[in-house]
Amino acid sequence: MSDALAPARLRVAPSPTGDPHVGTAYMALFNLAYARRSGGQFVLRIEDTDRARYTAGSEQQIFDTLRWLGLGWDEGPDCGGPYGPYRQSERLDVYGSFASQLIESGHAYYCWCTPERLAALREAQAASKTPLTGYDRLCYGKTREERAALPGFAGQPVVRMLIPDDVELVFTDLVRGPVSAPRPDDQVIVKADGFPTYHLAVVVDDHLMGITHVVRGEEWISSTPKHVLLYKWLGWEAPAFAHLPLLRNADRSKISKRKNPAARLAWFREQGYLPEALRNFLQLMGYPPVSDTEIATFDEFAAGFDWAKVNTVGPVFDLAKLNWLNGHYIRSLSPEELADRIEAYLLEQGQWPNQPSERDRALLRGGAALVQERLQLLSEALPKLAFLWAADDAVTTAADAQAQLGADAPAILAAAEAALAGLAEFTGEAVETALRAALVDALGLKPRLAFTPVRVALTGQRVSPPLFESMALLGPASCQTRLRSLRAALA
RNA sequence: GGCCCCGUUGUGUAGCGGCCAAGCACGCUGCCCUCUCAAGGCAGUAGCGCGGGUUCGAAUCCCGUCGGGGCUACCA
Repeated sequence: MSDALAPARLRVAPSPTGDPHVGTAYMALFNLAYARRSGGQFVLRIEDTDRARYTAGSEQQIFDTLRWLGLGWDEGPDCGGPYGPYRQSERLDVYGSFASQLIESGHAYYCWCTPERLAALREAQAASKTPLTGYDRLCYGKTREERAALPGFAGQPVVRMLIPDDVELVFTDLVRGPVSAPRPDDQVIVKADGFPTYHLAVVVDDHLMGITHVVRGEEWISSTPKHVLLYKWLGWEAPAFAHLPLLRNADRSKISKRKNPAARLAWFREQGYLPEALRNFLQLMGYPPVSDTEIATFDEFAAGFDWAKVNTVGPVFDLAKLNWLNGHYIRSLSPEELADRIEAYLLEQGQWPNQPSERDRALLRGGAALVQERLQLLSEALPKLAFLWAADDAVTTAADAQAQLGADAPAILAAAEAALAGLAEFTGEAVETALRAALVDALGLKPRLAFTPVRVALTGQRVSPPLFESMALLGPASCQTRLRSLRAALA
């Protein structure tokens, strides 16, 4: 796999239209993988040609979420590069000159039809079940004056491509081989507001930025003939195309924020997923595992990356495996690193004091180690450790925990109090030794029966992190108070 | 409706004409371990959409059919 590939230039080109989409990260991952595999560059370009859908702040979110995932770029709007600007709204004059060139060469023409006329046209075509739909070229070959005499005339024209009858519909796709696409309509390439549409802008930018591989979602297959045509008309060599499968909702529709909260990239961070787990999971979508365990770093993924291995079937985005992966990555952290991650997460979510006390930090560090193999998400840590911060007189016994208590509970609690009273050192090990001697050996109880009342007294819960270590964190005074108060409550 | 893409267990995938009476991972079920819960170990569960071909032989090739998806914007 060390064969020399020509250094490739790839890009991801999201639109700043709301919360960044998980599909953007998916595309970025594969683009970046090939850029690294070939020793080339990865470019981030912001496609903000739609003023109506533009969302302030979205661009920054794109930067933040992609960086969080570890999918950094070599050139982009924030870090610059030799092919800037990397924001399409700052490149309007560039597109304008190429549009003019296309009009002069006869490949494009002005169209003054109003949106109303076009809508009516589409409606009529749909009703008549005509196989050939599309723009009727009313404006083609007419001067502004000639067209103005006809109905449905708009003052500001758009520019349309003049799709020839012999337009090439087949192109070669790195993932799928030869692909045939639908015949294009006379696509608008410059809107009435002077902004280019996606089709003109991508082609111009990809060429000017030296992009060698256009890697995007499957939904663009049907537009590719337009792009190929544009390259041809402009006298440019077309890049290689690779169309990745689309991530799906459980019902197999294209993944959407409406049907799937996970379509929002920021959601994963909010839920307490680790970026390395999400990244690993995305590597498994539509691509065979790099190792037997399916655990792989990005470098391992990129090292053997091959377009031919990409699947053509859209994978359902199912969180069950991601949850397992997240648990795996959590377990693989050092306890200190895990504590840091949990603290950073809690801080981000506003669930942690900006100036935590020494005790807060000690409890979190100690507690993190105890729940490490019990977590799937960072967000689960605090709930599992909440009893550590509870006031001793405010430990409430949950109903299901209460139900675990038998008639001998008070006696067990009393014996535990006595056993702990004389402990020289209050470590998990010492506590366990003392409790086993007093409850299991002396009272002849089965361990699970012996320790249940103690667990309930200390945590108020039926399920808790390891009991003895939890007690050590809590300290002797808290333990005694909690044991005593449950015993009192049972009397 | 039209055009295009796709179809292996619940999910993600391996498989590219014989090594497949279909493997792996997650999930699920059970057992073991065990202070609870996890983690870990072991076992089990379930699939080539359907129908025709081609071939000595098909999950793998071809056709049809059914099913899913995408596009069909002065959105990307």
